[in-house]
Formats: sequence, C-alpha cells, structure tokens
Amino acid sequence: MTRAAERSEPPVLTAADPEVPMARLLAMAYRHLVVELHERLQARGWHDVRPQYGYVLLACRDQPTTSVEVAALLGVSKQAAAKLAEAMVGAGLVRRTRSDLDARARPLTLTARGRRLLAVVEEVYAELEAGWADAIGRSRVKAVRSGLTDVLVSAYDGALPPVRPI
Amino acid sequence: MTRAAERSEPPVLTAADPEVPMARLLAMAYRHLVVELHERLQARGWHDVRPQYGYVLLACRDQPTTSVEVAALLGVSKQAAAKLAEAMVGAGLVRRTRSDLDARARPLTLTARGRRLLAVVEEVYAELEAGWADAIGRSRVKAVRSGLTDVLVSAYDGALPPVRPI
DNA sequence: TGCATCCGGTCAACCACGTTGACCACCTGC
DNA sequence: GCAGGTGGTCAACGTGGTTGACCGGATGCA
Repeated sequence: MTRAAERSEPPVLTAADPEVPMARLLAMAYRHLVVELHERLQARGWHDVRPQYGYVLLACRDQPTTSVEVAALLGVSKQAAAKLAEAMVGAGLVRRTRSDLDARARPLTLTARGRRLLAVVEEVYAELEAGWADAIGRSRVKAVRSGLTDVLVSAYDGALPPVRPI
Repeated sequence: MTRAAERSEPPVLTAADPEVPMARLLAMAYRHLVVELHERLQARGWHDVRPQYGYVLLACRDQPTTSVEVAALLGVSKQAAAKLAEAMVGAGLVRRTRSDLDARARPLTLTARGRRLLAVVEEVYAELEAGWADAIGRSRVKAVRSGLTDVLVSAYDGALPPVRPI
C-alpha cells in the first residue's frame, strides 16, 4: 500500500460524477480505445502500427490522398505529414502515385497490405464498439456518438476538425 | 477550391454517422475542448499554460501530490512527471513541500497563483460545458458523460485510468 | 536490531516527433 | 505571360518524452 493510499482513498469513478471534467473523460476513453486497438493489432501480428496510421488508411480508402490533405486531417504541418507518409510507404501500407490532374502531387493509395491492415482495424474496431455496447447498451453508445457528433457539427458547422489530440 | 475538393465533396459530419469511428469523435471533441480552454485562458491573460497543468492543479487541490502520483495520473514516467512539476514550480503554480510521513517525498501543493488559475480554469470549463448544453441540451450532455463514465468504470473496475492521450 | 529490498527523487544521455524556414516545380487566374 | 498560390522536399532545431544508473529514506522480516 502506498503513502498516497494511506493519505486518502484512491479516486473512484462514479456514474455521471460532475466532478470529473468532460475533457478528462474524453481523454481517458480515447486513450482506452487506442491502446486496446493497438494491443489487439499486435496480438494479430501487426507490429509497428502507429496510432495515426488508421486515419490515413481510412482517408486513402475512398480516394488517393496527398500529404497536404493528411496534414489537414491530422492537424499537423505538411512536413510532419510527409514524414508520416514516408513511414507508411516504408511499412508497405501505401504507395505514392502520380496525379493526372496535378504533376506536383504524389497522392497516396493503399497497397494490398494496407487494405489488409485496414480490414483488420475495422474488424477490431467493431469488436471494441461491441464491447462498449455490452457494457452500457447499444442505445447509450448511440447517445454518446450522436451527442459528440452534434456538438462538433455545431462547433465546426459540419466540417470535420483535425483529429490529432494535443 | 482545392484539388481535393474537385476530386470529391468535402467530408461532412452527419448526426450519428456510424462511418466516423468513435475514437475519432473522442479525439476531435477532446481537442476541441482543450484548444478552446487554452484560447480562453490566453484571452484572460494566462499565457504559457500547458494542457496538462489542469490535471495536476486538480490533483493538488484536494491533497499534496507527489511526482510519482502525477506520473500515474498522466500515464508517463516519473522523470517526465518531475519535469512537468519543475515547469509548474517555475511558473509559480505549485510549491514543493516536505511530507511528515516520508522524508524522501516532495509533495506539490498549490500556491495562491495556482489556486487562482484553477479557479479560472473551472470557470472557463463551466462556460464550455454550458456551450455544449446550448448546442445539444443538458440531458444529452449528461448522456455523453454517463455513457463514457460507465464504459470506463466497466473497463477499469472503477479506478481512473491515465489521462494523457496517445 | 540489522539487513535486504522497495520506492521517491534526481541526473544524464538520448530519441521520437513535431516545428520553422527556405526553396523548387508546377498550377491558376488575371 | 506573369504573379501569386500551392504541393513537396531538405535541413536545422526544439519540445517533451524515454531509458538507465544512482542516492538516500522507508519498510518488512529474521
């Protein structure tokens, strides 16, 4: 037993305690999801997957995506986005292509390996959200989702803000 | 108009769209709150306030808190926590004291300036949560809070997990 | 009581990941 | 056709974290 525990009871989370700031709940829940996701990816043999890969894979799924677009998505400088892209190219997840609309651009597209990882991520993701539904019920998960969505819609007028936490 | 916009419609967030991963919603909402909080602190003359200060101030409010406890709270090494504590001491927000229970420990307590900052943070925080209530209604904010809380309670058995995002 | 062990704190070296600034090549609109 | 804007790259650097080694006080047990 630690001194801290001797001095006071360990902090306990009780339902809807207004003392816990919303930001802390969001941070804890986010970290929980991301850590769990990457542990399960590792368990399935996907090592060296960085937290932000998922967002990039998702963006590349629908259309080729440039470094500048990745930068806007994550909320980082274009140089940082280029380094991330470089790492993902090195990991064989995406490939730099050429755009027929703009000779400067080197849009990223998924490789077969990238598509496989994306599929695994989506599978694990579905597991995690199913876990949430087991814990609090499908309707309350939906309430969390819709509440957060509408707050963001109202704050950013429908556009998606950058995704990278502080 | 950018090339990206020419290639496809800009992404738009629609209520409870299951395509947007929960982790992304959490990340965006967290970032939104933290950025907004620090902009408002800056507007009130509090510069150089780092995002994690708030959690440390909150921990120190109730009882003196050691670096090791800060490390556990944030989910970082004790050395990193010590550097953070050092910065907060330098900013005049906390003071290193001595424990009468353990001569090794240098627990942190709030200074008058730290208490003032904490009060401002709580005030701004209340504003932000009021903004959420304006956007989606008090009951839906409560639903988000209680949903996240219960997910975390179920995942960590009531103990608060580390707060620092990835 | 004495000793092995544990634990809070600190120092130092290092590194991951981001930043800013300068620059080139290409696109766009007047 | 040219000015300004934009995608991409190179290089230098800074912040904030890490690991590893260590000291000295606390703790538990023979």
